[in-house]
This record gives sequence, structure tokens and C-alpha cells, in this order.
Amino acid sequence: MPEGHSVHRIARQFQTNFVGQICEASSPQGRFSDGAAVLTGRVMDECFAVGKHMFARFEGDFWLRVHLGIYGAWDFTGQVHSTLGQTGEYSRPTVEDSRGENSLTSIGAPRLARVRMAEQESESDVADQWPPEPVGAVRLRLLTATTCGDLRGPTACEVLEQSGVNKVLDRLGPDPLIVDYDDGERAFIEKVQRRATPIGQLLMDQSVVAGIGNIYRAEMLYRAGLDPYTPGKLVTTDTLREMWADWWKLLRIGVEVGQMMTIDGLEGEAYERALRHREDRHWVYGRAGEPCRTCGTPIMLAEMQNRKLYWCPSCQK
DNA sequence: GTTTTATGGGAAG
DNA sequence: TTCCCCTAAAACA
Repeated sequence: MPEGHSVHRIARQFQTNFVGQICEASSPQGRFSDGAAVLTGRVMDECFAVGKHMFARFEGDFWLRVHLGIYGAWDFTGQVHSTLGQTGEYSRPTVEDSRGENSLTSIGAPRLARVRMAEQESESDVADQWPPEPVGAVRLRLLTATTCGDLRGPTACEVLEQSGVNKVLDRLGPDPLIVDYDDGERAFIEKVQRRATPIGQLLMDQSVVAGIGNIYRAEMLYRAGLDPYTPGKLVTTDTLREMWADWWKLLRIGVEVGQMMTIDGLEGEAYERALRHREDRHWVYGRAGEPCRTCGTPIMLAEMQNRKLYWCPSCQK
């Protein structure tokens, strides 16, 4: 699925174009007709992401929770803000992060466009019809006077009360864009070191740390020089501190750029190339059998938790 | 044209 | 641990 960075970008899209607006909700596909009937005609009061979950609160304290799963996506049409590939800063406006390094900034001029927000974002031509004809299996359409959001393929799309939202939040580990830095670090370290489970599994466990998926997992383990099979309790506190700082940094880069840029520090041509080609963005993900960029050893591939795990057996001990 | 694959996760066994 | 759900695009034939 879209990992944590995309969900934060989607929430930002809703903050910009939907919050404060009356939303018409519908389910062109029909599988969310009841939920849409509850939401339609209400103002969206707030929207935010925690890990890979997005929450939007509507007038009357009705919450919409969406989880995109492995291939869900939102398509936005009409007045849309996008900063794909651009740099800038972002933070959830109602939350100050502990480092004070972020500030809410303008995120680009509105324009008519169609933007797909999934793991990959892409833009296509301006729709010539308003509202646009639903394409494919649209589970939920949220429509304001100027912007249309179409949701397809989610793993979860439901209306909840506050208590239901709390229940979901309670089982999520720290998200660097939500929690205080030091509190999050402490929680992360404690949750990892309490268990004998391999660190490669723990990073994917949303109750340990929220928002990391299969790509960030592989890349963070590489960046930490850590063998994916190391039991959580044997990972040193120093290494876990570095990993929390790294996730804090990678998530912000991902939200700014709209891509999982896990080889950071690229400039100029190399950066442009990395934006266009996934294989140029990562150290190990998707590179089974290819030489490690650092030592030349062929990248290994194994299954962990039904997912493909990539690592360099030489650089990661 | 058909099969495979994907950046998840929950329930069942 | 295995199965199952959701959808579209890429990969195969």
C-alpha cells in the first residue's frame, strides 16, 4: 500500500480542499451506500492521518476512517493542490513537532487537474465534465463545489463514532508526524526491545511503529546496517535511536516529495532520475540479485510475513 | 486474452 | 501459518 507518507499527503489534500466545506458523499460502486448516506450534506471539520489510517471528522461527530490496503487510491479532480516532486515543508497544522523544524507553508497554487494519490502519484488531463464521470470501482466519492475525491480499492472504509476512532488509535504505535519526538522514541525502543521477534517483522507491526511498510522496512534496515533477523531485544538502544530518527526524517522527506526517497542527499540529475525511476530511489528494495550499491554483494530476497524482504547480507549484520 | 503482482492487514485455523 | 478481501496495471502468452 501506500505507506505512511502517502496517507499524510492525502490527509493534507483533504485539509486544503475539503475541511470547512459541505461534502456530498456517494458510493458510485454501491458498496458504501449506507456510509455515504450518513456523511452526505455534512461539513468536514477536520482530517488527519496516523500511520496508514486516515480519519476525517464530519459535522455531528461522524468519523470516516479509510485504510488503503495494498492497492487503494484516491483520485482528486478539480481544484487540487499538488507538490509532487517539489520540496517544501509540511506538518499537521494542529500539532507542533518537538523539534520545531517544521512550519505550515503554502502548498502550491490551485489548478484544475486530476491527481492520483496512491503509492505513486500521477497527474492526467483536466476533466472536461463536472462532476467527472466515475471511472472504475469508486467506493466513495466526496464532492465539494470545487473538488472531487474518488476512493477505490480500500481495505477499510467505514463510519465510526469517537469511541471507534479511539479504539483504532490505541493500537497504533508512534507516528513521527503525530507524537512528540522523545515520547515516540521512548515508545518505539520499549516496544522493540520487549520482544524476541525479528526486527524485520517488528518494523512492519503497526502497533510498534506506525506507517512503515515493506519498502521503508527494507530500506531502514539497510540504512541501519541491521540484519533483518536480529531479535528485537538484541537491537541496541543506540541503533533504535538512530532508526527512530531515520524514520522521522524519511517520513518527512516522503511527505514533502511524494515519493519514498530512501537514498537521501541526491542532487541535480541523480535526484531527477530517482524521482522518475523507483530503482534509482532505493538501496535494496526490489533489487534481488543485483549488486549492493555499497559493497557489490548480490542483494538477498526472502519471504518475511508473506512479504518480500530484501537485504544485503554483507552490509547488514 | 489471461495471469501475476503490489507499497496490508484481518480473520480463521 | 494460511487464506481472504479489495482493484488496476504490468507481465506474460
